[in-house]
Amino acid sequence: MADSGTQGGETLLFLTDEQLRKGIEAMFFAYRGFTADPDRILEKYAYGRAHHRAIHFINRQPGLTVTTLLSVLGVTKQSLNRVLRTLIEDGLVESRVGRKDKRERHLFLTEKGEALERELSGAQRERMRAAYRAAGPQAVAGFRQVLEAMMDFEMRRHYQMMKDGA
Amino acid sequence: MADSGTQGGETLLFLTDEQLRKGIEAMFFAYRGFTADPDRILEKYAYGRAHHRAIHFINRQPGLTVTTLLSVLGVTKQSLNRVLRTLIEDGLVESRVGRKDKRERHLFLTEKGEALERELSGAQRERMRAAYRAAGPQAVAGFRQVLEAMMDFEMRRHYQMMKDGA
DNA sequence: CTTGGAAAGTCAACAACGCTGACATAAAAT
DNA sequence: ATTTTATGTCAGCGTTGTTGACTTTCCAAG
Repeated sequence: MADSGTQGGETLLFLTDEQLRKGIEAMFFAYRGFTADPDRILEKYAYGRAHHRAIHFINRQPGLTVTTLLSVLGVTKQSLNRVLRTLIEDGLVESRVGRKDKRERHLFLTEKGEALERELSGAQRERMRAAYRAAGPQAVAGFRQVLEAMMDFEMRRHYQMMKDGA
Repeated sequence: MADSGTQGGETLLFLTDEQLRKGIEAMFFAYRGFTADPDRILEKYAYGRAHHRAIHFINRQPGLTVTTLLSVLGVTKQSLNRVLRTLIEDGLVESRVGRKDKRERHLFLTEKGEALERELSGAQRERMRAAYRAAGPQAVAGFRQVLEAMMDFEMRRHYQMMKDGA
């Protein structure tokens, strides 16, 4: 377990513990960069990452229900509710009762919500764009392949659904 | 800004907003998987991610000072101190006064600390190994290239230092 | 040798955001 | 008619981040 490991006689150098550790640390350090820009913007509005995540996915899939959002975000309804309430109170998110099923609440961004979404995703996209550009298209393909393989089953399901349109 | 963008006449399809959005969501979903296994283990010991991070980097660079760890983790000393205190009290971490500079505290894992470190990193490595194996060596290279490019300057400095040995 | 500042530790208070448990309401489904 | 589902709300708690204030230790420069 401590060293490379072989398969069919071929040494798999990229599977050494050292390579894996580098990947683990790369994830840690990169994720901080990934959230740094939005975090700075959110401070201005006294919101946190939870607000950002809610806004992101409501924008991504307008009209999604609270339950759907809950399962995408993987948090409890109490935790999400606290965030949604402030976003609705502040006029960034609109909650509409379902036509067919009146228990459901369908979530939409208001104009104001869309404005914040653009500000947040703009900053995050800029960093991602710079990273993509620096690494090149082939690296980007690999980047996404590894990340997809790292996801839990349930999260991959959501990711795939998002990937191929709402 | 809304579509692909061109450079030198060549269309850069991997830099479309859609591609960037996929990368952003991949990071979000993958990071949850990345932390899922350690989180489950940490629950057993009533520790959190902050404890894991401290343990990881103390193991990575035995004898590092509190200040160094502080800058690697990017948190305040008060926040780190709370975590370190419990780890020291529980006998997972040893804090030794510096020989040259007696103000400095050099941090080491105890036997018990190393045992937990192995349990945590073992689980995390397993997931990373599976993802690496599924994606292949070329994808792994790209994965790391993009992540490196995504880091803040200061974090990349730490990452590079770690990369080339303590 | 005195003093300035760095390193470390501590205390208090607070905020974001996870969690559980309990409970209420409305409406769909059986 | 009853059960289940979707949602919302209240109360309380834990982890982990923050700021601010203050102390002790001790190296190093004046």
